[in-house]
Amino acid sequence: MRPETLTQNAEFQELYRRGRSYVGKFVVVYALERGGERTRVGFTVGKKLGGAVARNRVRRRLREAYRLLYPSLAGGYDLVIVGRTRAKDVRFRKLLEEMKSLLKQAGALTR
RNA sequence: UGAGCAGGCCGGAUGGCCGCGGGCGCAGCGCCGCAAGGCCGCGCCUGAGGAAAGUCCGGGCUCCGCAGGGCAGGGUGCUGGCUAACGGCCAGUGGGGGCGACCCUAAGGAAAGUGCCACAGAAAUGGAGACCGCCGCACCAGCGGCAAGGAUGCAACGGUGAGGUAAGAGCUCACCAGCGGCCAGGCGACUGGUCGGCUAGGUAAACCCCACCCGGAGCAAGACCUAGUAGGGGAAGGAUGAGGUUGCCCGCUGACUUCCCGGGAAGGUCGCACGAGGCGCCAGGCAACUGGCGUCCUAGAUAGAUGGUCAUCCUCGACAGAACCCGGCUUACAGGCCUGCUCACACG
RNA sequence: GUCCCUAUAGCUCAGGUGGAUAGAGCGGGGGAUUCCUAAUCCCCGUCUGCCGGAGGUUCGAGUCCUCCUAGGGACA
Repeated sequence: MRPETLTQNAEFQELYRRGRSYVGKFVVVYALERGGERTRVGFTVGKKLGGAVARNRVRRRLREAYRLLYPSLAGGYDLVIVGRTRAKDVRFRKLLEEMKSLLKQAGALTR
């Protein structure tokens, strides 16, 4: 199923201001616990990474990694996942592992 | 064989599994809902480009008072044609480059007017002017004639040759360049011929003149729903009038203040994909293109769909992602294919 | 989506109507003063052959025209 997404710029701003951040080599994860069952996520890939093709590719891989991790996620979090420049040419498995460990640090991973 | 020119085309392929957007279908099952239906799920189909890019032009579409008049402003600029339109394309003309195939070309007007042409130079457009010089008289100053040669400069008052002369000069003649008239050909740009007066600098991507074109904003346009009220309405004041209408004037509109009534988020649906459409054949045309017939349907998201993984093959994969649509231009691009043509060498 | 602006010395900026040598301030370097430093004063642009890049117009381009590149900004 398609993940529930953050849409409004204000929601992103709130996460940057009040959420906790976990920085890795390829991604940065912002997390804020809201309670409840629903988990919402937003993906950010800045223009620094390149043109539309490069940014689309990074965002798709972030979304795929999130999709694979989604079943073991605890509910009630708002997340923002930001792609960093090095995520452009990293192998997917490394990206996946890093995101997994960052989400575990954030406490959003149940298993 | 090697160099090269022009035009056209492709832009990793195939398959398995797990996912994503859109469309259609689903007896039954699960969840939500009074219901219509929705969600999940399942099946089938479909899913980025030649430039989707830059936003440099043009048009469709939508709204703005159907957009009026004048001035200003902007654009285009050899000719003819094509087109919905264009700054695009096609065919030609002139000029330039290349041995050639072929390529490039913002190319109207300088006798409508104005400006500018630094330095140098006697002189930079006035029918002006003479530094060295040449010639005559004087024979030391000087006076008069001349503009061929030298010198300066991007550019110097047509060029070459002959006659002529004191020396010279379109002063005279021939050819050439340029200008104007006439004749012929061509729709035309222009080309060819002939005659004439002997000559008129460059710059218009300087102002300008001429011809033609241009209302503004843009799909976040705009319409509808949720929503029978609001987005404003009513009354009074204000007219010595804010602002808007691309800039200015006219014209049009009427801001603002007080009182009364009323209200604010966000979302959904449409626009939104059948169109100046693609392909094939025939006809007209040198061509761009047009007409007829047949055939095909080919992304439509809304934080924004193409990813992950495995396998095989090859030349080991460039530039790069739709956001209303279309016609162009420009720019980026690994590698490869096809067609026609040119030159050189060799052989026949 | 529609538009606009900027790019000149190490930095921040000037450079009417196109004329040889492109400037200013700060910084930097050298010197003087001082026991030393700061401040102050003097000198220096072989600390820039060049105006973001490429073409073009012109005799001549930082300036005019066209196309690119990078950076910044405005509106909805």
